[in-house]
Amino acid sequence: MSKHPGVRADAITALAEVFREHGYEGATLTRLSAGSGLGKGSLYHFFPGGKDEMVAVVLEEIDQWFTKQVFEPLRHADDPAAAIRSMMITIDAYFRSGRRTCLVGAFALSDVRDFFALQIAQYFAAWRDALSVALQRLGHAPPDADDMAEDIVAGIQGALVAARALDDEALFLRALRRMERRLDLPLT
Amino acid sequence: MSKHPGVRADAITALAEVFREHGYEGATLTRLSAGSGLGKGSLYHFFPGGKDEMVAVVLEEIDQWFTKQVFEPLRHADDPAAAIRSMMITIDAYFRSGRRTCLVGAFALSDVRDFFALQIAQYFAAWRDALSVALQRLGHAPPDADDMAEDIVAGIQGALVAARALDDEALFLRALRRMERRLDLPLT
DNA sequence: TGAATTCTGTACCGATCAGTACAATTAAAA
DNA sequence: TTTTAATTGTACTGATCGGTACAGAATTCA
Repeated sequence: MSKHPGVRADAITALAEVFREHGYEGATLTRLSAGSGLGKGSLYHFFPGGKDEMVAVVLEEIDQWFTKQVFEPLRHADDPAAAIRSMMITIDAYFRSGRRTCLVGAFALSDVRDFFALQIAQYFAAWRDALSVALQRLGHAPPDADDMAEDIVAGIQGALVAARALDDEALFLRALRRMERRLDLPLT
Repeated sequence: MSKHPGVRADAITALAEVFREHGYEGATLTRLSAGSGLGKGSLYHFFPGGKDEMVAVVLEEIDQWFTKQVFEPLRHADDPAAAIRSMMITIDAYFRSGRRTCLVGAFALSDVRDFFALQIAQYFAAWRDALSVALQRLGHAPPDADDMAEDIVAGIQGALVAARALDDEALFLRALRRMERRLDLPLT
């Protein structure tokens, strides 16, 4: 069937990086081609739907990654406090201390927000809800847990903006630590 | 000299709105023209430098507005706690409970970040520093005040992202109130 | 081997981009 | 009113946009 299985998969992560760095409109086919190492012909062979399909697949992949690496551990880990601490480390690594942006968050501020409204809302809601579950398992009442979760999910996005705005990598981890301390997690 | 003084000034605020809604690259001359009500000829008459000059002037105007309405009150108001409370109200109105985005924050996430790095960094640093001064005047030690100020400036950006992502206007004011409560401001 | 299929580079399309040129219009100044 | 300068609409430029067409190369399968 496919001549080089994995070429498409590799392309997706490369395309994701181009969308991250340049946004939806700034991610021209020239850049997508250069970033993925695939010519225009190949790009349209793997993604016949063009940019729309590429970005849809990228968002899908991001959602799957976060579900597996972040949301599910928060919901089901034996130790919710450890899961939250682990989340902070995972997030710092994923966003490279703020050098990498959140594609979903950037989309939320851009003019493609309406077009991807559903995917954007689902991503943030899933994160907030998973974190809220972990906090409830630590004994917080649901309304408090929701509030705290919302505060942290938003806070992470704000830390990304501020770290990039002030060109201060240390800011990101500092913000994560502040948020973690605010939760007053039990020692394990 | 000028036939209609104020036309240029009005155009600037209209252009700002277009940049806010569509970003730098998405703000095409067609949209800038439609948004400002000025034809292409007039636009280049008032802003010979083209888009670059338009956005520079817009950023300048935003900086002036915040300096006057937010930063200076934080630094010099008789009652710092009241100034901070007032800031929250001003910010909620300015950003229309998250329906309006922060142009500077959006730029920080976009690919024009490097181009406007200086203006972006100055805006955020000025905000953080002004807020830190107010907190220091409330008795917080400088390192603590800096930390708290950084937390809030970033938090506001995060609240903007989250409010738009979840399409939840109430979220924005809720986040502002959370942050205000966190500061434990003295009653006046 | 040969046939079928997957993959890729290139040439091309119409639309739109930012920006320029400039004549026509409008209003202020003399 | 005449002169001068500010303002505006329109037509145009070359570059680039996303997308299409398709022939040929590469690979798998029979």
